[in-house]
Amino acid sequence: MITIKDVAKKAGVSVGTVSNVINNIDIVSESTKRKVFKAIKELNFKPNIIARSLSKGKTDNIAIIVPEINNPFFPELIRGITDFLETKGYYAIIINTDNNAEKEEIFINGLNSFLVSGIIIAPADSKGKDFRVLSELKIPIVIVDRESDNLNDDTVIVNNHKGAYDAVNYLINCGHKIIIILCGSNHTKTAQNRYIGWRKAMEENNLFNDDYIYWGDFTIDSGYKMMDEVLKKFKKVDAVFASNDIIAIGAMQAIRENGLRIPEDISIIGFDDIYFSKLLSPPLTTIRQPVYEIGSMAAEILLKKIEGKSELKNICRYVIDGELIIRDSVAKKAGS
Amino acid sequence: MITIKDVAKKAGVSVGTVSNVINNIDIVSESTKRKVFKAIKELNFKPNIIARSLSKGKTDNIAIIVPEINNPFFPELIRGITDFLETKGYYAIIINTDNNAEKEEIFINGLNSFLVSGIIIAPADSKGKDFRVLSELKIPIVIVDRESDNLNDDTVIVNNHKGAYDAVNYLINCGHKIIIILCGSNHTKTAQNRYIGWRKAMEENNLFNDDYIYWGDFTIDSGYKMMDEVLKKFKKVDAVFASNDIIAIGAMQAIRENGLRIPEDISIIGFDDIYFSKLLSPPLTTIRQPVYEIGSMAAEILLKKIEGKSELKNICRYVIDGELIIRDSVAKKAGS
DNA sequence: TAATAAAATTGAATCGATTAAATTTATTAA
DNA sequence: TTAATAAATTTAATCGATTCAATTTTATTA
Repeated sequence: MITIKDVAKKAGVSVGTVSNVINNIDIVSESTKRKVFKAIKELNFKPNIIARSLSKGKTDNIAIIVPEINNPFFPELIRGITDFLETKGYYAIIINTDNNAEKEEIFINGLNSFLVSGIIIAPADSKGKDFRVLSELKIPIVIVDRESDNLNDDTVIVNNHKGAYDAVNYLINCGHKIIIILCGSNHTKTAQNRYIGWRKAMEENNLFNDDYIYWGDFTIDSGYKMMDEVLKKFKKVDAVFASNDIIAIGAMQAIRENGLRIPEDISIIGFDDIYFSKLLSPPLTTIRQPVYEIGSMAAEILLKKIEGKSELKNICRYVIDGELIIRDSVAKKAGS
Repeated sequence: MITIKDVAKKAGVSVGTVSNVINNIDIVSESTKRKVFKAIKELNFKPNIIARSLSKGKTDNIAIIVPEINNPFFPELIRGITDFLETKGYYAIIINTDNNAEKEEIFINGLNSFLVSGIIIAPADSKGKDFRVLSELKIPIVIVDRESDNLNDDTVIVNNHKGAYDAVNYLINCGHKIIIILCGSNHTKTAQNRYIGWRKAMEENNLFNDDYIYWGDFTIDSGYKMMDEVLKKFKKVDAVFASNDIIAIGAMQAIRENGLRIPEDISIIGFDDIYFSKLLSPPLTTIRQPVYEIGSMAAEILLKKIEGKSELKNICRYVIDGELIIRDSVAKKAGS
């Protein structure tokens, strides 16, 4: 192993000087710099990141905690985050909690600032979870995609309320009246806010009905089951607002298996615009989240906090608007 | 920050003893152990992983290098790897190269054993790439999913040859004769071996024809384009063997857009069995890779190598059989 | 009870870089 | 030429845990 000592010896200078050179501390004369660079190259020296971390008291790792790596939404979020991080010399440690609050807790408890100097977290689905450990860590944190009552920190999130409101209004404008909502987990603010958006649009158009509300969670399975119940209960349903695309996919399966056609018999709209939504048959109309951008934004904010460059001292919520993507899963009724 | 010194002082013992306690070195008397544990608990001490890594000369990080995190195959592979790693106290640093050999190279060059003590890599698509840096690192490496001529190390991989052979034989048994192959990138062994499997089955049945071969890469787009060309060139095609599910998805789109039905007009079979394949319409018949298991197997092998427990000194290839999953995208012709 | 062996504990060196005070060398002004 | 100042360089302490030789304590045996 080539160390800074070897370089110093070869270049005929002290370790302090080598350190100054590799850290771009501009106090070293040009001629010494040249000697040092030459030695570094000849020895193929690479500084030991661990040793550096120890003496600097910080690491170049940040943790990304996601609830479900199988929902393509999250790999794309990760891509947005890591693409940004890597340009700045940071590495991402990725933890997939599989929506298991316990697993999340174990990881967070084991976590300390020695391992990572920042965290980007999309909390697992869990009501009233205690995130005190996280705040006690005194590590910069950015929350993405899912808010939590018990975690109060900088947040980058899509405008769930408005997105849902827009989606439902689109359904209404297409002439639909009986509009079911298949919610995600009631333990997530995400699902709650999408519900509120649905409710607002329904109430404004005098279409609101308690019976239209189904709570489940953000899985294909849950979407399938909820839709199955809907079809058992209702003789006639105009349209379905699925709280995310994954739920929509499950619901579409249930609809098809019940011998109904999309959108001729039932229209459906989703939320997220994951990559596969455009490939479904019919391609899914949905609210697109700029998820890659949300990821890189979260990373940028986190690095600013880590490097102490954050302009604002108070906590910020960055709320990004989604966009209605019209495809073929919603029918336009005559006269609409 | 609470250090081992603080614990030693509080417990009234030396740092060496505290170190022995937290490292389970069974030389400490029960009574001292109790004192130390008490102090650890009271101070909420957590060992500094960085300092430990420095003095032990190894880290608890391993790198996972994947070519495309957007193909759901890889998140599932990552899940298999990390679930295993986490039980052993290792963390995964995930690098997505987006099939960009240059990006992969930059990362690998920046890599050193201080950062990670092992690597699991599914190389980016690149012909004749030079992996010498990797072997010079002297870090344990396990290759998954994609082999490379220039990387020779323990490998966990599905039996691509047999899988393709089985898939094509299934098509043949269903009565298909004109069977196109949509290959992935010619720069990957994966695509090459699947091609060889196709070819063997075709030749054995006297169905082989050079014109049936299309080379592209492992993307939806490529699948779409190749299929489009096929449909322009051939009046009649019985079936398509797509080199992976992603290609199949693109091809299915092209087929549909050309006004043809699956499987009535054209049958199609994929490879991988990614999560979404069963959700397509029609659900895709494909060769299932036990990807989660491949991931945990790779992780297990890697940890054995890292911890020096590897029984065998020579390089091993673990070849796992895929499984034909019959769904609805292949038609059975009369008399077959 | 002394001698010896075994067990438990200590403490200083170490890992490889950073950092800041101390020292040396170069530059400028008088 | 010398003193004062600025620039460049060195040196040693430091980060927090591990490790092992040295020492102390405890247990065993004669």
